[in-house]
Amino acid sequence: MVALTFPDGARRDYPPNTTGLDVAKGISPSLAKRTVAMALDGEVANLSDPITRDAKIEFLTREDPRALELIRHDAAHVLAEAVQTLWPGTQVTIGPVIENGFYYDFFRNEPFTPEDFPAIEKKMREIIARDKPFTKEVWPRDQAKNVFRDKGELFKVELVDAIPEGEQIKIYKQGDWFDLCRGPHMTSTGKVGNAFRLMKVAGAYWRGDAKNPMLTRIYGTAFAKQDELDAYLRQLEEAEKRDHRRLGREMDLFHFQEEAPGSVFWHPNGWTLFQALEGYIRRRQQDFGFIEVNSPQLMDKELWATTGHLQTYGDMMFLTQKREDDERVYAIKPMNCPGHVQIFKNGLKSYRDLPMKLAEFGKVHRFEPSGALHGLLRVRAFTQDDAHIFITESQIAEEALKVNDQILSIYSDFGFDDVRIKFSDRPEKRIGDDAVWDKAEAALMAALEASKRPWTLNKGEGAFYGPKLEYVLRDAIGRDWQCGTVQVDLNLPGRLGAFYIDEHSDKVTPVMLHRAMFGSMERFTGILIEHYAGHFPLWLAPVQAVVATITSDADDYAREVVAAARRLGLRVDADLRNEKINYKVREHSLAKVPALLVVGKKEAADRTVSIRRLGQEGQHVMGVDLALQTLADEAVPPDVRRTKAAA
RNA sequence: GCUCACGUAGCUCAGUCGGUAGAGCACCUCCUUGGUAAGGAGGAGGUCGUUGGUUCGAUUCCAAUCGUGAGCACCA
Repeated sequence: MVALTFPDGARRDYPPNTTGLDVAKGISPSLAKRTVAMALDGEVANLSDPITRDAKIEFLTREDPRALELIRHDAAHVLAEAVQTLWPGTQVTIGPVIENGFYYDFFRNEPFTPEDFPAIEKKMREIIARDKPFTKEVWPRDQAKNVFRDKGELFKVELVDAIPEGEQIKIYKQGDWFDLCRGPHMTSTGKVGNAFRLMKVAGAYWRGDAKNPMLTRIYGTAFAKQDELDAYLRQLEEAEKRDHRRLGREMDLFHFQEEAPGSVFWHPNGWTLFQALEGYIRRRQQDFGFIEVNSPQLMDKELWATTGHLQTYGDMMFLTQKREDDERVYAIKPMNCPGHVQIFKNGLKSYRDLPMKLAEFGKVHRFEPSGALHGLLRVRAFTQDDAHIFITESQIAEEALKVNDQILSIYSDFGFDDVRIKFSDRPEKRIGDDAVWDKAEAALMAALEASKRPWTLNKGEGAFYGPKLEYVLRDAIGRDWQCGTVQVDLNLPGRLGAFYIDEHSDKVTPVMLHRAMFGSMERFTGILIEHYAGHFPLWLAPVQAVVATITSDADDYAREVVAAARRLGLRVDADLRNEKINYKVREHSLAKVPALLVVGKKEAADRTVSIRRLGQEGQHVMGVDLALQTLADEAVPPDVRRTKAAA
């Protein structure tokens, strides 16, 4: 007998191999009808599975949050059947559940287009309406391979081969159609319901490898209820509204154009924002003991051969052409490190000079693959808030930990508190001995452990010269972006011949830590645009306030207010145009100007302003001096505010 | 880089079954001086991404190319 414990604590014995469905039926027919799957000791399973051991049992309805994954997974199977019914000869591959839905990868000579969606969705609804039960069978390996081979499903044969010996090869049937699948599934296709939608088609390499054939992937999403699907679609629309490329245009921050793919044309507003961020980092890192330098944009490409960059990343470097009067080929720097090593090398350094922390807002160029370019978030020309810390071997863990804390402190000023850290160890393509890598990884790991932050291992993802920590933020539409990084480098300083004199007068190669906090200024700016949806805090807003007149009688007074505001360091414009105040309010609200100071005859006479804040209805009138001082106080950057508070 | 889609005025988009294009907003001029999300009238603005090909004729069809979007691959 097996003993089953129910959610209410009751416990009953059943003969072995009783199925979940039998148990449910025994309790009540309506329960059996409602139930789509069960959970045994918390693990979701087919309701038709025989129960072989004592367990806590729960019955899941469609509405159970744990059933959502099943709905989506079942929908993927229904999608696959629909596609194979409509286009026989299409091969199926895999169809997993992902964060907001599911996809299925197909192999077919004719690719699918979104125009095929209505037909596919219609067929899916038919399959769902047919409501065939999902049934599981376990096949011997040879049978599975033969059946799929006979059907021409060569990718499935490969998948069967990939299943480790000793593991069951499970087949799920829904009527005549079947698929190799780990399961579990709901009781029948009808449980998928109608709250699903195909979203987009895309290419995807078989098994995620660019050397393999490209498959056509159909993405879809599904929910238990229609209103949940609607809410999800609305959320996507909202996310689109805060897309930094759209806001960049609407707020006149920047643009791109064909002649410079992946390079930003910063407009006055955008550049103001950029500089506010640069100023912030500059102040913070000065506090942290960094000192700013600047290194050449072009250096002889031989330098990059010495570092190993040319061999490893030559394809992604921009190189100059030889000239008649100069045979040398120069590389536009893709990184700042070799430049900083040259600065370190110039003049003899003592161990007393360490740690030496050189920082640079270095503009680097990388020939990113065309398909990777994405607004400000992935560009070919970008500015790193880069720094290199030259230290002794014994200082690695201590200094890496400091940098870790500095990075996290900086993110929290922007409200990014949920930061994930990834530890990336030695990659296949690398320079340096394994013994050196052992040391570097151990020291960085020591710092990571001391930080007491959760982290994940990114196996083999380190830089070619050393292991790294990466700091990952999640943007408004759920995409992850790597921003900050700390990298331990026991290779480049030696390759470039850097050394310091230690306490015994011996020459010793320093260790170099690479660090960036924002990573790319451009990317971080893009992330912030989406993070704030364009509603920047006052210290970042390109135009902090607009003084708008109601009639031209107030023009002189408005000019006075603007001048006073500028004396307080505020970025303020006047709007004296011959337009109605309604029009001006609308325009500056759409431009996301944080504060609108409206002045008319009354305000001019009383020396007041009528303040309207972005996102708020209505306004209030206050004395001009107080109003401007309040704004000026609010516009103080967070780090400066802390310094003032401490003083 | 790969797969698919897209590229018409500054923006959002319509249109041309092949006969060199249109709307709204924005812009300019004039009228209007109006209290918190679009006052009115008029005007200007496009070699339909680029280059080839087919054709009497191409923005429209075909090809190549550049760029953009989604995803994949990549990201020192």
